[in-house]
Amino acid sequence: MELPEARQKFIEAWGKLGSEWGINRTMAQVHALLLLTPDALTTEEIMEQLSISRGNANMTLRDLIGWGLIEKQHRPGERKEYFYADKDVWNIARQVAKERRKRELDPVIKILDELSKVKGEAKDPAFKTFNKTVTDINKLAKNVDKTFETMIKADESWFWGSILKIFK
Amino acid sequence: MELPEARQKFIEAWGKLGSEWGINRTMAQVHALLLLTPDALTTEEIMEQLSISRGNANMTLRDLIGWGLIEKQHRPGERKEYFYADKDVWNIARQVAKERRKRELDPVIKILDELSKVKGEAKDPAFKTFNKTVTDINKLAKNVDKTFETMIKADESWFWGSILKIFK
DNA sequence: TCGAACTTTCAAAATATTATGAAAGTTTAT
DNA sequence: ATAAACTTTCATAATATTTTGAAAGTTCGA
Repeated sequence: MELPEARQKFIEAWGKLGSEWGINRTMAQVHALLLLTPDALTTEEIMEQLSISRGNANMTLRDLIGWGLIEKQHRPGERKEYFYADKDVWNIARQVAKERRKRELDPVIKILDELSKVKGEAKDPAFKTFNKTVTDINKLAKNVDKTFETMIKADESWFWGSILKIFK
Repeated sequence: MELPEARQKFIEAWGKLGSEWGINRTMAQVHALLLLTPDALTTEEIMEQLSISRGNANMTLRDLIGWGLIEKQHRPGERKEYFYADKDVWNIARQVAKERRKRELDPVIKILDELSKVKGEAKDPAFKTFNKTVTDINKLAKNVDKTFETMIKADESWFWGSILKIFK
């Protein structure tokens, strides 16, 4: 396989994975493109390489910045904005964990905490089941939360070292 | 908060979380409803409680069975099928991990393995970047894969014991 | 073998998400 | 202050996903 075809495949695969995990396809593809590009690209170049519209490119780039996955760069004497993706996979994973925790996990934990407090008739099977389910899921969610927390705080060496040993 | 309202909230929250994680909202809601219900429910009851159509209920229930999250039950002397959800949160998490690994992670790893083999000009920055990105993501993906593998094989006590200690 | 009870299918409709591109907005050099 | 260079917005269009419900299919008891 030649490099251009391989690049294309990577962009497609990353896009598909993204869309399966709740990240929109184009966003994942733009990210993939930037991950494969040594230097920074302009909006124009991204639009052209992925055949997407200006508006879409703009929105997507803004979102990626919001996720902390890419950054704007400026070049002296130029008006254009350049976009550059951090190539450190561990940073990427950590960044995604951080954002998803904030956006999705935290709100759910808040609701589960509330629901854990609901009182009811101890003999009522409906209440007993409600209580068991909510309590157990709450525990699980808090563990996932702790895991994210640890990941977010940890540095790279921790990850490539300790995780590897634990799950060998 | 009273039980019926709390149940409703739980179903909504579970549905929202599901849709954020690539599981369709109705499927997550049906699952939530069954998680809150001590005994098994019929298609009819599910349709009514969630105000969804017969076709939708049927498809969703089939999918949930495919995910290994619920099971059909039959009662002696009755034609109707009843649906029952496993209430063990650890089983649920494990089952989801198993399915997503099979459906999403495995195919990506296959592609990454292929892309890792692509040869190129060692001096070419485009190739160097391609190579670093693909190799690193491949390593990460394989770690995630191993983690899933461990999770899937492990028993409940491992999870509630050892994971908790690691990420304290 | 019939028909009632129940389940499954699937084309069409409804909804939700994503993309477009022209127009408006902003910034900077002169 | 102006205009060129560039970025952002957003109503509309295109696409994708989900839901509906009536019709077809299946199963079982009599």
